[in-house]
Amino acid sequence: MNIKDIARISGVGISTVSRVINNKGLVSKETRERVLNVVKEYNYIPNSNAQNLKTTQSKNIALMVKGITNPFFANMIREIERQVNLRGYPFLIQQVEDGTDEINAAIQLAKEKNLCGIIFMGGTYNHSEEKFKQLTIPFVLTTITSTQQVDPAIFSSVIINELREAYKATNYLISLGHRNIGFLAKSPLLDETTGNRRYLGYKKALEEQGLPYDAGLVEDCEYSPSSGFNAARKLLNKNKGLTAIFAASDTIAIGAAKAVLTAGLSIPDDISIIGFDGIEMAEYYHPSLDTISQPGTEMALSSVGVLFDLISEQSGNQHIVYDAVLLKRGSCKMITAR
Amino acid sequence: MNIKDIARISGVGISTVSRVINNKGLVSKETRERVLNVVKEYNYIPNSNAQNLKTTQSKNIALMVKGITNPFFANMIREIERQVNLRGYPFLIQQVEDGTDEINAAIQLAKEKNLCGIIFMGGTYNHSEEKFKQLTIPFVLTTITSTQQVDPAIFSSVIINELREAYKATNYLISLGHRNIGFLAKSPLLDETTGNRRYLGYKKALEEQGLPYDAGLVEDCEYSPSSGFNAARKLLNKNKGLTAIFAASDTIAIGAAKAVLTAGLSIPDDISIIGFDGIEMAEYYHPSLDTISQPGTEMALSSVGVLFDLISEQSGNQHIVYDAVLLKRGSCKMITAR
DNA sequence: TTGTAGGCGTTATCAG
DNA sequence: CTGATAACGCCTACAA
Repeated sequence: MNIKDIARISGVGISTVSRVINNKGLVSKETRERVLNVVKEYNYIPNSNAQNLKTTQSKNIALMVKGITNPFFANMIREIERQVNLRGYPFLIQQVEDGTDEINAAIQLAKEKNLCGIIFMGGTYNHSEEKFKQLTIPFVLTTITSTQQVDPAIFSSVIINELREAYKATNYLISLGHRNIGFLAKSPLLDETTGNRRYLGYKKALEEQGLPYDAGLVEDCEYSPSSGFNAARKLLNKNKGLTAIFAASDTIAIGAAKAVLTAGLSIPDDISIIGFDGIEMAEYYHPSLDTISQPGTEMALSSVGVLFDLISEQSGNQHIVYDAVLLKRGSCKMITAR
Repeated sequence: MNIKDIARISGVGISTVSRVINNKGLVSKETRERVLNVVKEYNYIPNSNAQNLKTTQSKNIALMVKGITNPFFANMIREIERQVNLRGYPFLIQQVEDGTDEINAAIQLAKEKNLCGIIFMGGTYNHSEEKFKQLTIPFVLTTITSTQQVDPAIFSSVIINELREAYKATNYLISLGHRNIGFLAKSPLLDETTGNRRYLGYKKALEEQGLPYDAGLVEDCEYSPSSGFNAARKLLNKNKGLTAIFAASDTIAIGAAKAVLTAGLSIPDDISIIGFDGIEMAEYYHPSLDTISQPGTEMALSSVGVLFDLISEQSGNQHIVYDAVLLKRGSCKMITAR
């Protein structure tokens, strides 16, 4: 079943069918009706490969996600897909393996599927300006931004200020009287990763408040409960007088909380815990975990918005910075004399 | 940059370039080398639209997921993608909106992208045999199976026996002495959904053990902590002498646990809770939640295996049924006289 | 308002 | 071994 068949069966020319399908050009009402009937009857679906090949300018939008299992991304992905579909654009999700270069993957994909836009979610910051320039179609970095070395004029982003929000979290703990605050995130913390930005916020807060930075209070871990659990247990075993933990994600925070509770300690009486992201699970943990909650849905929405502004050339590259919210649910407590 | 350019620059014919790229047919070593260099230098990537258009038989594999935010699916998705990529096939994930017909979407996608195989994850059971027959390429239903009315010879599946496993969970609670066991899942429970299969298992266990079925103990809820929380709270407020809850998913179980704990009750001393799926979060909840753990990774692996067997025509349709495991972590307890 | 024909970038079938 | 050349299914001037 191709356009030729439909044309033959409907007793019209190929271009007429094309016009009907694409709602382009003038076609008499009767002809349109007739063609549409045949299309429906034979269940005809245009071959998008041929369409894309011809038009060179497909309407494909891709989402490149690094860490598709991240629960914080789950709702965002759903929202992004909804928004893209709403605009009538085909949408495809591409998972980027940890360790592979998402920009390279995107360049490849863009050529292969001739995409008209890309949204990046997750991943690292360290891409060179020339790499970005190879990506000749509009794209938006969501959740991530780039190093300062890259000209902000050549890319768009929708982010939160990771450093400031982590600073906020740490400061909150300090304001509650905590002095020995553990930090859990994924190493290497030297790199331009989200984890590192949060780490820098943590350090900045300590410094500003005149608290000593103790590398022994910083533990490496993956963004998962199991890893958070192990890292927190290590931290507890160090006997460093730990009274609070700042986890770089809620998934880590949950694992850390489990470690604390398993050790027979109480949250927040013995140890205060605060996470980051604002996933649903953190709220339904017992006790509910404090967190820095990112406006995921808004960020998703706005990412698609920025991308389509770019595609329709209604505006140039934009950088939108959202505020995250410190949610106090009771897992952090003012420190008291023991 | 297209194949013609590469041919011109390398000083060879178009077909030679094609042969080099696809590693097909004979090409002298020097020519191959020369072409390969040009390809690398100009960063040439074949247009897959043209390839697919020509070959009619692409190597695209699609995963159609209903409920991409389901944390139980997260690891499975990752594993499936890994396995498909390992075999050198392009892979695309398509989210299916709740409420839309995944088979229709698949038929469309298969034509558009001329796929060579599809894996379905999540969704309902009630598709007609003729619908399946419209899907002329190999496909595997993972996590889901179809109604008995559909000839098993026309589709493949990788599943667990939902009914039996739910029966196992309920029976476990009964064996601990529980009589008033609440059940939480998504309605309508009349439909051929996963939730319904688990519901039937719950009912069957009650019946076999001679316990009365009480519709008041069954509460409708979505597969999320918040919904589980609300449903469990309703259940508790009914004062039906509830001593145990069987939640149709771990996400629900977590919400239900929160409701129990928030009410000032203890798990498992006052209320026993068991979930379903075996997600990481359930283990790191406090207390760790008992669950029926599905072998997600194995199922993912085996789904891809079955699909490729089908594609390479090494075997016909298969139906693989895995066993789930009842994990006892302490959230269920023998009932004691009060 | 409608049909014809050329070409999008590939692959595959042939002769050379 | 290599190079024309005809499709693949569709869109789009351009002609009718």
